[in-house]
Amino acid sequence: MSILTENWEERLKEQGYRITKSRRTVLEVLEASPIRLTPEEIYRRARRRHRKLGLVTVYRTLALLEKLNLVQRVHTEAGCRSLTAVRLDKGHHHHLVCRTCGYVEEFPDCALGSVLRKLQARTGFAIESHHLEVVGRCPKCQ
Amino acid sequence: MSILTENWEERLKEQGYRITKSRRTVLEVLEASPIRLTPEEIYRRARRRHRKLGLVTVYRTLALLEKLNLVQRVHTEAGCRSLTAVRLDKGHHHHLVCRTCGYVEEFPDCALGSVLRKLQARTGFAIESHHLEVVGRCPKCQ
DNA sequence: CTATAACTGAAAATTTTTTTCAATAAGGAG
DNA sequence: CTCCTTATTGAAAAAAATTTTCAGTTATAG
Ligand SMILES: [Zn+2]
Ligand SMILES: [Zn+2]
Ligand SMILES: [Zn+2]
Ligand SMILES: [Zn+2]
Repeated sequence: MSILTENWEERLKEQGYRITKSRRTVLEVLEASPIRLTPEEIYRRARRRHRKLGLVTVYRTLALLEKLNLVQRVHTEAGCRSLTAVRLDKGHHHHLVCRTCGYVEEFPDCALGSVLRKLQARTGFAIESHHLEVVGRCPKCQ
Repeated sequence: MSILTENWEERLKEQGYRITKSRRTVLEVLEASPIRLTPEEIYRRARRRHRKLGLVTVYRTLALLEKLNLVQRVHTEAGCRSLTAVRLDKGHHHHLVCRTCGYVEEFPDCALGSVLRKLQARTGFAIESHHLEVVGRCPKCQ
């Protein structure tokens, strides 16, 4: 069992949510996929394991998982509909995404600390979070 | 006349596009707004100046302006529908966005060069671009 | 096992975006 | 300036994406 599955049930339970077949299946699909997936794609894959699953439930589940930070949206010029499982269970990280095949790799390096501090001082903003996404072509797609 | 309006006509003409009332109005609306706007919001504001404008044209114009890099999408957890004018006409920059009111400020600092080079070496990706967005609360909204 | 409240699927509704197509208007040629 | 060509536009319709509703189902505490 992976880092994610060790923890996601706990995280749901902590917050009073139930562990259901739909949630388990959606999460398994995302976890098993090296590439980002749209709700529709998740639905198609998940139905292979859970026939009666409805697309609505996929949407609802994704919203929940996103709220609990178990799943994250991948933003691209082409649209921001697809999602990816959060693999490093703890700690700050960002995504490196392949423009061609959608392969997602997490990376922990984030040299933004001092830049953000300066930015905060200069602008008067109370900086709360940041989102970084790096786009390129993976070794296979070059 | 602002930096933007000095240049956008040229950029369109260079590429063989025409300067139309719709395009002018959409751009003026975005340029005049300190906050990010959705296509719908742009449409409502633009219609005050250009009565017969259609929402379809707003969509089409935004797609074009985005392609020409005169306008940029703002990504947030709540959705990625809104846009903002690109104010620094040249050079690499990112956005600082207020979570509450949507105020957008551009900033040129980007300390990612070396991080990205290392990332490229380590992962084998051919890195092509990156997107950074910093979220917080602006001075007014704190 | 039972009670109960969370969860689900199907259908419908809503929202967002794109396509189609006839009418209009920008901009170059004269 | 006027004419011509072709890009552009608006309205309506279609398509796509997402959310709501609601009655039936199921997870889980006790
Ligand atoms: Zn986005
Ligand atoms: Zn790839
Ligand atoms: Zn603000
Ligand atoms: Zn940068």
